[in-house]
Amino acid sequence: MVVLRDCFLGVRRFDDFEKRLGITRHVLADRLKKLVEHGVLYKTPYQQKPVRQEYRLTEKGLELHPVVLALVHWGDKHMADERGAPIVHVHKQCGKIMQPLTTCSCCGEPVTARDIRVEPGAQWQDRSAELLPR
Amino acid sequence: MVVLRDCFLGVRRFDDFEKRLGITRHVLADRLKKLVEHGVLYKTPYQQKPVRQEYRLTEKGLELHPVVLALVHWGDKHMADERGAPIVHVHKQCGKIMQPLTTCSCCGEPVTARDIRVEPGAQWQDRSAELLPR
DNA sequence: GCTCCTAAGTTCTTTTGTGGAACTCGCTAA
DNA sequence: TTAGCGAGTTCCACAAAAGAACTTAGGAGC
Repeated sequence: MVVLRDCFLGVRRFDDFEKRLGITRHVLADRLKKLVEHGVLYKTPYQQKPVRQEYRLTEKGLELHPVVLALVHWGDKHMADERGAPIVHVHKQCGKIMQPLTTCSCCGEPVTARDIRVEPGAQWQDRSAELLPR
Repeated sequence: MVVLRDCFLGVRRFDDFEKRLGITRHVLADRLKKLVEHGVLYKTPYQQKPVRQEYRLTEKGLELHPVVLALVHWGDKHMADERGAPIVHVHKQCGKIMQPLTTCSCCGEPVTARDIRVEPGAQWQDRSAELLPR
């Protein structure tokens, strides 16, 4: 998650990740490799002689933005000190500082945990006991 | 994250978490303790003689719902097999199967990674070099 | 020609975390 | 009297992470 957070801030290079994250080079190399293997990041050279790679979000990776945004927002609300949120998100279209709001894709209304009921997926009915409690 | 996911499905008891998650009792006890310490879950007895506890989401924990919902939705889209999503979310108010949509709190428009610009928070200007790359 | 520097790793050793199984404790039911 | 349940705790062997040094392929300064 912290690697992804920094990707969304525009960090692309191995040493930049290492300086920003409190993580060893070994673990960073491992995580980057796994993210590439799963198609969340891709590796592309930004210079030859010597070859230097950078890591960028794929389309699949970009679609994790709602997850990271929601988690950052939660952290800003519940973990921040008196200085408040260390960074803010500006919505380019409307120009204002925004908070992410989760809404229903059908009716557009805001959605909280209490507004949702969970049901087994269409192809999974026979296995709902394993999927849902009680 | 998997403990939280199951909390939002209504799982509350130690042994139920253990059966559903591929995680040892030791690690589960540790994670539940940490989540309680951080105020995401709270422990409450559901019977006396002998005392049995259950774990429930606090208000702070419930506010992680957008994070879990967004991550589940991403997984359904990118990791599901031909059977599709194992569970679906029904919006109680409109009665339809919904996908979470992240929108701008100011203008209400849907937001993607490309619509956002990041800036340092008001009280943090002097430290923006550490917070933002380049 | 020598030394230092950079980026992107890899290798090494020590410490910490995890998996798996068994054990505990307070109680209930057969 | 024995068995079972829920919610852990303890023990050991193995896996992963921290921290530091080393590697490789070049470039800059002297």
